[in-house]
Amino acid sequence: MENLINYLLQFGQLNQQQIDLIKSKAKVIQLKKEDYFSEAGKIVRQVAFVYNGILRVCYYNNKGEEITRYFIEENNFAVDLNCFNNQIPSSEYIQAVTDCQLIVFSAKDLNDLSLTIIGWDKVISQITAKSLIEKVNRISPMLAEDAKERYISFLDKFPQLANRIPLSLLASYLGITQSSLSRIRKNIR
Amino acid sequence: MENLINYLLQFGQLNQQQIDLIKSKAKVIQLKKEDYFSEAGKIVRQVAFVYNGILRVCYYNNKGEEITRYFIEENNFAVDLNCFNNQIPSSEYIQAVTDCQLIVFSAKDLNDLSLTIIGWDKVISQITAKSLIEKVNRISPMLAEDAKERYISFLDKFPQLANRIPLSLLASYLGITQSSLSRIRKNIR
DNA sequence: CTCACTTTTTGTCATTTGGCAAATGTTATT
DNA sequence: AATAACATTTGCCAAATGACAAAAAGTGAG
Repeated sequence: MENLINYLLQFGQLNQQQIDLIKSKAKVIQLKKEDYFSEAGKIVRQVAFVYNGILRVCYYNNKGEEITRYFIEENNFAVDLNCFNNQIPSSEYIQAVTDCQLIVFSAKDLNDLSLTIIGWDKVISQITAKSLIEKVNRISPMLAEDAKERYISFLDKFPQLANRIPLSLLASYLGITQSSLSRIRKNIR
Repeated sequence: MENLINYLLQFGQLNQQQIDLIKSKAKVIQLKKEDYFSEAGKIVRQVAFVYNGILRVCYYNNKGEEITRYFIEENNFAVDLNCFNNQIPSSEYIQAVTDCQLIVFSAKDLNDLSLTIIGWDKVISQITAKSLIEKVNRISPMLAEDAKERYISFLDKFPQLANRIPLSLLASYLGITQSSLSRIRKNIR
């Protein structure tokens, strides 16, 4: 819970009372590897902070291939791309890549918090913006890189992730085939 | 100005008085093709709504290549990736791809608006989120596509843009070389 | 219209990556 | 330990893309 509070404190002050209130709303849930946190077609009613483990956000493209859009690692919020308007069903899946422990808030509790804690909305909107900006910053440079560079950059930025993520998922994230990634790994050593 | 107001009304109600206030703060500026709206290393003090023309957001990667991150077309806000925290210098350039007319607000005026118009902050944060989500949604599928598919998808989504953007910039956005894009164009006809 | 300049197209060849299938390695279960 | 199910590596070849350079087309100034 400590990590979550520290994360929130980046975005503004919180007094002890507010922290306790936030903690009281938080629920910890466990996901087994490959369990879904949320599914395409359903309306997302929860927000998750990854306490430990790795999530991935994925979808099916028009060729029916399953594409990993990005990973969400420890100490980050899983921001669904529809989060800003949770009336409409999500178009993506959020799935556990490894066993995970998530700290979860329901939409209702989040709303209660926004009524009680002054500036909470601002915190939420900053978290949303930060998460989205990170996604853009991660994905965008990859387009100008070839397969090997993408993998090396990934290793560079997320050294602790590469060996916890199955090859097939990492390849799909990097936009290359499994076999190519396997060969790239071989060449690098 | 009409377009801007309609854009804003997507995100919440505004009465006539508020609309007039917003209009009074707005300044229209003209950019010539290749002029910069903002530059890397400088702190961005303005927000722009593209009334007509096309902007592009670009940066230099570690190989010194100039990369076009994305285009901003008519009736969209130019959201700098640092916008949520305009204390720090931007790491990217915003440049006119064509001659442009922009509707511009200064940071100070935006702040004044937020003090006067209830819910203005929420509008801004929704605009930010929407813009960022669009960027992710545009860029992310490209990773799973080959060069030809990227170009076709681009044509498909932005039929009115392709012939207004120089080949070299479009190629850099799509993550391919000029010559490849030129050949792809040839093969499609 | 012509010249200088920029942008786009094209040619040639080397390199990268994908597609497919088989082989090998890993893990969990009994 | 044996088996099955799944993940990763490898081989082979074809297709896609990049690198570089030259030609062609387009653009604007005088």
